[in-house]
Amino acid sequence: MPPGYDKIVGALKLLLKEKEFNAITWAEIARTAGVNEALIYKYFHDKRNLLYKVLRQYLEKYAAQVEEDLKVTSGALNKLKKAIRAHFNAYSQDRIFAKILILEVRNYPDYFESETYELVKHWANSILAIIDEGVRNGEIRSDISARHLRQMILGGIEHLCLPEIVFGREFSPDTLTEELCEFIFHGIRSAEE
Amino acid sequence: MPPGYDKIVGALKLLLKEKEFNAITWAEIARTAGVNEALIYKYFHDKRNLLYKVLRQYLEKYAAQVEEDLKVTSGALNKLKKAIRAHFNAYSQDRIFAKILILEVRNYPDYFESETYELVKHWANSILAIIDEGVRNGEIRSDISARHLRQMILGGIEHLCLPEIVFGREFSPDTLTEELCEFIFHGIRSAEE
DNA sequence: CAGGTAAGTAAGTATTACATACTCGTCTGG
DNA sequence: CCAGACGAGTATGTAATACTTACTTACCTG
Repeated sequence: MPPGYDKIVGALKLLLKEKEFNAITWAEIARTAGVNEALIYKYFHDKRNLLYKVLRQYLEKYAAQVEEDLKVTSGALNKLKKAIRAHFNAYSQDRIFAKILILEVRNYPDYFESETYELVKHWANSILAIIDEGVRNGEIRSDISARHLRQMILGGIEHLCLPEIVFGREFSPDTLTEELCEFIFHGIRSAEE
Repeated sequence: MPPGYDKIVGALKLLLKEKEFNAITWAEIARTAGVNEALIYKYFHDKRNLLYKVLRQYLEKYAAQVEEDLKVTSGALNKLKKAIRAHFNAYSQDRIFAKILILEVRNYPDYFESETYELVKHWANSILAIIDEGVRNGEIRSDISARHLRQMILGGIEHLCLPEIVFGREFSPDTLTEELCEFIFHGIRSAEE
């Protein structure tokens, strides 16, 4: 990738720390990157596409490392926990990543036709695979659709850190992981005898 | 409210059926409403504020009715289920409402300073109150932060219907309610003896 | 019926996203 | 060793857009 490309990507990342995507202009990106606006057009054609490319970089950074991690873990519930912790870790380390994924891309239909979304889908599918494995080996109940279980888990992850992401507060990935797993594994009822 | 006000609100609702908020222009809104652009400015000052006002209408429509509903229900878990069903019902009936709340408002920081967000907070607090009640009377476990429990529940609701909202597919509020409650109440593990 | 007030509009303007056509340097094959 | 292809990057334009001002018109009220 030519230097200009990376400068532009870097500029957007930088600007996203301060303001939301829609409030960032071509002019600002170009100025921050130290290049001409037309170069953005050349490499990305439009602002959204640039955003998807930035998200993609983050996804690639984390996806591989997590997949490795999961291979050496046995048991569906253990894997699930590991995957959840990886999520929280990523979101807490790279706030920009979290902001883009949770707040900025979903409102635009063409995101769901982007390559980047394919990566997200792939990642979501690997969680589905873990659940399926758990259902097969009896760890996980089979009377709720695996897809729906996955959605509820992903929703739980997101909403647990959403306030901290929105308001820029710190959070502890480990604490959230423990609580979420307790919730997911046992539900909210108090222990009955 | 003067007729122009309602025409503008109606126009935005109509346009949101076809496209995302950012792709809707002042000119389109004005044309659809049959008024001058300057009238939008007069009543709403900017597009986002108009969006918040539209969301507010929806929130008011549902919030009152749900609160009534909850008063005649006893038991925290029962109330929780009712609240969850109300959510799914609202989202499935008014897709525009769901789209705005889940996809369109969160990415703009000033939303969190709007009156509309206060309504959302109020609604979220009433779920928190249900959980607190459940903790007090022993229905709900006390070893996980009530706030976090609420977040996980809200996240579950959202993510269960998110794909259908994004891709414009139908869904059954009752089925989703049953599944989500099963999940929330008992967790994902298979029943152990 | 004077005068305040609310609804609504005509007519801007600065900014913005996007687009075209160019320059400049480097590398490559004959 | 040089013609010319090619890739990086830019100067310059343009239509559209969000927002603003100053105005008109109709009504209501004392």
